[in-house]
Amino acid sequence: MAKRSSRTTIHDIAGALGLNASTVSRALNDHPAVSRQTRELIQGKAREMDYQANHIAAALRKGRSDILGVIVPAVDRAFFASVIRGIEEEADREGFRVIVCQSYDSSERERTMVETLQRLQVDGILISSAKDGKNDLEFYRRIIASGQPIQFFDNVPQELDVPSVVINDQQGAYAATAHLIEQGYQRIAHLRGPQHQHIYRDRFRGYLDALRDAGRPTPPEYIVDIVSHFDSGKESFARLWSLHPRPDAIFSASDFSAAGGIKAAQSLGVRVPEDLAFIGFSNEPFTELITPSLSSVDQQTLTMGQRAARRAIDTIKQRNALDVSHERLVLSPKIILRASSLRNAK
Amino acid sequence: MAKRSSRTTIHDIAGALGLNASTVSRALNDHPAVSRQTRELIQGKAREMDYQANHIAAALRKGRSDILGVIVPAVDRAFFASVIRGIEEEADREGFRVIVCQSYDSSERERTMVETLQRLQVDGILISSAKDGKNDLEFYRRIIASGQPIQFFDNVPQELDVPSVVINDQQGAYAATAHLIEQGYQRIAHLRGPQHQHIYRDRFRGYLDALRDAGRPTPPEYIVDIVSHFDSGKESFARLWSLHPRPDAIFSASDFSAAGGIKAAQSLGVRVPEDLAFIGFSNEPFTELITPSLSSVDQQTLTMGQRAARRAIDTIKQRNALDVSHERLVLSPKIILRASSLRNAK
DNA sequence: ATTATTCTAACAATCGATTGCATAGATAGG
DNA sequence: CCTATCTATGCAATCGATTGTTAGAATAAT
Repeated sequence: MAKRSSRTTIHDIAGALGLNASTVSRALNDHPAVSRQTRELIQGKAREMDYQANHIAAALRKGRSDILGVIVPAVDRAFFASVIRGIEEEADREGFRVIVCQSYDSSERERTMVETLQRLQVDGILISSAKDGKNDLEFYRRIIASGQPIQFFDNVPQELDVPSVVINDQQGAYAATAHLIEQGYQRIAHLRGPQHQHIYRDRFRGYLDALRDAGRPTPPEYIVDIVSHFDSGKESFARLWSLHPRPDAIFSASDFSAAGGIKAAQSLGVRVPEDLAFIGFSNEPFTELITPSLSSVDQQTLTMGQRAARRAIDTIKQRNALDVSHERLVLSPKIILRASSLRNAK
Repeated sequence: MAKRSSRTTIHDIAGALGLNASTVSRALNDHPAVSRQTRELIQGKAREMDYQANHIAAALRKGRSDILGVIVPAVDRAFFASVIRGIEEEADREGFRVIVCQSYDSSERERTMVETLQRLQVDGILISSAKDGKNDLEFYRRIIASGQPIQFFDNVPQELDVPSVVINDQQGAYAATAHLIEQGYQRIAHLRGPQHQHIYRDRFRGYLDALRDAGRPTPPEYIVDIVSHFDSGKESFARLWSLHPRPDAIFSASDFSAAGGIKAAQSLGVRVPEDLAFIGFSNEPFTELITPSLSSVDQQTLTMGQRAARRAIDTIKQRNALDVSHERLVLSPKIILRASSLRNAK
């Protein structure tokens, strides 16, 4: 009588006590319609028999799985890893589990993942959209219309009115640029990310706005297009350094490119930040480890994950009630000042 | 007839076609006992009605969820983020989803997570054990005895004979130290990680073995205890630099401490790698971005994740068959040489 | 023409927990 | 002592898909 290979079920407990499974179920869920006596009896027996609820069965019956699905381009990018941590923390607090999928920035794969998650009956889906520019708005609209709780974060297809948590890239870029101005830098260049992505358009706009508000001109040759890579930063530095007059500060839309720029500058004996200041974007973990440490714009990744999860969960729980969270939540980025942009290091 | 709020089920399809749900189920699974005609009819209707299988229901019936549970200390550490990526890739290839949980390095939480995952009927569990030294071996043994597929990776409780995928820390440390010797460095110090963790014991041993095999003495004052942090590296450098004679190379069991050491050295005008070489451990993403770029030992994280997932899945599929994967798979780390330890940079 | 053999599809049980409804027993009120 | 009101359980249906068994029809063999 100990060799039972399969797990114990409520029926086993019921059988062992001469009760009905429904009573066992209620007892284990602290349903008030069960007397204290039998409840304790049942709970004791359950412990004794090492009962583990079958969540799948309950999920099928209840129509809720207590699982959130998360789709990100890649889990090993620092940004997403951190957001996922935030999501997991918040979900855990609310008794939800998190299934993580990668889209590898392919919209097609992203759609497949959404369907897979739906088949799994996840209660909600959190997405940072693929950045291949092939997002199918109709697809998203159908999901939303179907009532499936869905919450976007970070990268959200524009023209789409969906619940989302994003950061204000424009504001972050503005602050970064304003900081350089405030530090007394005169000729501020910009390493500009791919303009088909709105986050980079926003950063560019923040840069332009800050210069305009300070009454500074923006020589077009000070704007160099990059992709978010180390080497791209190196090349951009070379290009900028060949100009007359040379810039004395660079706001990069990417930390990686900023780091590349710094390295290229140093290899020519250019002193950072004395001759040339740098400030990046994203506050990648490495920014405080390089020399000089790189000023950057923190994207509140942990908070983003927490908020996104919280809103998804709220929506799930309020199903059919007034749903207040269809709005776009915009987080304020925080500029982190480090040596690379501080002329008068304190 | 379009307002149906709940999803379409096989019964809906069956109803629409005057067939039985079981036939629909078989048709959708390409069961041979369904004629081509009806199969196509059914599949067509399914598409038309936008049918999405309910994975939960199938899981309950089949007793398999096609879900893997993963428990790591923290998803936002580069090491784990990368391993998770590997796991996810491999799982995806095999039609499995991945649920990720964090233990925050608490063994107690880890146990809770294991139980939660079991309730969710995950088909297998992958664990990198919490490093608080409170691992309950009995708990693990019970799970293994229960037949629940479980696969460890990275940090595995010693004295426990379980399927696992690890890297050979000793070998990595040996190679790193041997490399310094080969580069002509004479007095090699070691920043030694907490010795209650076997991975750090192994690294220490690799260091000692390499020196011994080269016939070098190991002055005890060249061994400094650290925790894996930037500041710990700074302090350790200071300590080492006050010795007579000073070391001319440092093998650090942590990239972070190595980075801290480099920064501290540079601030005193010590040239790296000319006056003092550094090699770290883990090949953290930042290692190639700092100046000089930091040599390190790559832990094959992606491979580790892939292998761990593959073995878990193999075990799941071979249930009751000969299970070949109860062994410990030991991956060989790879030393990555960068500027910080190359005297004669090519 | 009749029996044997295949095919197809239907029937029904099942996975394990939940939950609306019914009921037996207990307690209270008159 | 009898009816009304609770209370604590039991009963049975249900969630949606899967699957062993069975029955009917079609085809082949005799």
